[in-house]
Amino acid sequence: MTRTPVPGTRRRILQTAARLFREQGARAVGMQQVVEETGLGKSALYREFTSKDELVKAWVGELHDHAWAQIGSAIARHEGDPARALLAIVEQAQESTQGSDAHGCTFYNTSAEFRDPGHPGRREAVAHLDRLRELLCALATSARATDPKALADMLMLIISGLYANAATLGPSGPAAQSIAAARILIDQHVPTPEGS
Amino acid sequence: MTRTPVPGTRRRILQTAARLFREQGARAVGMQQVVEETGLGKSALYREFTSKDELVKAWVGELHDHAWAQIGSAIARHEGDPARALLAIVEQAQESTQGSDAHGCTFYNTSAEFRDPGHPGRREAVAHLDRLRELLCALATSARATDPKALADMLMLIISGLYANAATLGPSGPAAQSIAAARILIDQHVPTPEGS
DNA sequence: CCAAGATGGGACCGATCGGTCCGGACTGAT
DNA sequence: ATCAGTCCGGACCGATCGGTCCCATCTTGG
Repeated sequence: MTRTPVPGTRRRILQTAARLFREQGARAVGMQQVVEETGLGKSALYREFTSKDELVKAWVGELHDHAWAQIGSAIARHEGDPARALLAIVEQAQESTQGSDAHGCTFYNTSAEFRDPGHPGRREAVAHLDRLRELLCALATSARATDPKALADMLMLIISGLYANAATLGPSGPAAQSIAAARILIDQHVPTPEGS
Repeated sequence: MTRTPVPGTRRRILQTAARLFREQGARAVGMQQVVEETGLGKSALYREFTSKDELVKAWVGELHDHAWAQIGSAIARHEGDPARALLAIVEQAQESTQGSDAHGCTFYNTSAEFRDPGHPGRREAVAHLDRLRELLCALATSARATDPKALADMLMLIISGLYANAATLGPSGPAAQSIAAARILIDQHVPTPEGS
């Protein structure tokens, strides 16, 4: 090696791509646009990511890491109170839609934009949703919910619906009722109501 | 006029476009593909619809009419029992995702694919969701719900979440809990529980 | 039976798509 | 100072995008 590999390149690409994909949708953004906004050349981009599909996958994967960390800290804030932790996850999701960048849930959006089940980005997105579902189920079990799986799935509905409605009808639309709805569903399943 | 305008042309285009858009997503389908599948020429297509955006709008509009009719008949089946009608709407939504063509809610998908607020198709989709929200609110009011708007919005969350999860994790995933969740939320808001 | 003219199929347009490749610039060793 | 090695920007590729236009075809009024 005779030249510095510029390690920040990959990160810069991902950050730029993340912004464009989030704002306009992955399908609407061309690689040319990513190249122009990063100021790099196409060869640099295609050395880091072999194809656009892989770039989308990396983007979704990074968003998963980010979301997972936020969920983890939300849970940690209510250690020993899994029912409260479940609510905290919904609260955290709602907060993330309050900004003006309410473009919906990336994981569901990506699934909507790329229907091919084999698409790397879609697989990554579905994997995230599956892990979230399992996490909710584990928390519901810890909370001694009467039917943990049912409670977890109901909260999945609320969270998905929250993002979808925030993106279409605005954060102050139906999305604003997500926490209240989650509380009702949690209380209904957990023997000792803690939501009130 | 010296030649029959062939009134079936518009319908044929819409049917073909509807199938392609539903299966692959509106953004992934090119006008060339629509032309090839209809067997018509491009000029015919562009005489009926001035642009792809308008075709998407017409598609969404027709889907609105279809959905609205189905919702109407679901309500009619429970006339005089608005609380039951609310549940019937969710039931009807769930049934529509049972087929193998679970590609999510067209109205939300269209919003996800076309982020520009001025896009005709997106406007149509948002308008549908708004009307649905108002209808749910009216039914909730008739059912003497303690907080009709809140109940309507919670059901919006359930319905949206139902479609999103059916599309990503399958109809037997979290989507399967949508009716049970709706029942809980309705019972919680309606003085005389009728869901049990 | 013919002229008028709307209609439909598809060639064609510039722009952009995802992806490849090459020439020049910069680096580190000699 | 020179040279070899590596990496970068951007020109370039065929395909396809949404959209326009031309011409053969067919129908209908006279």
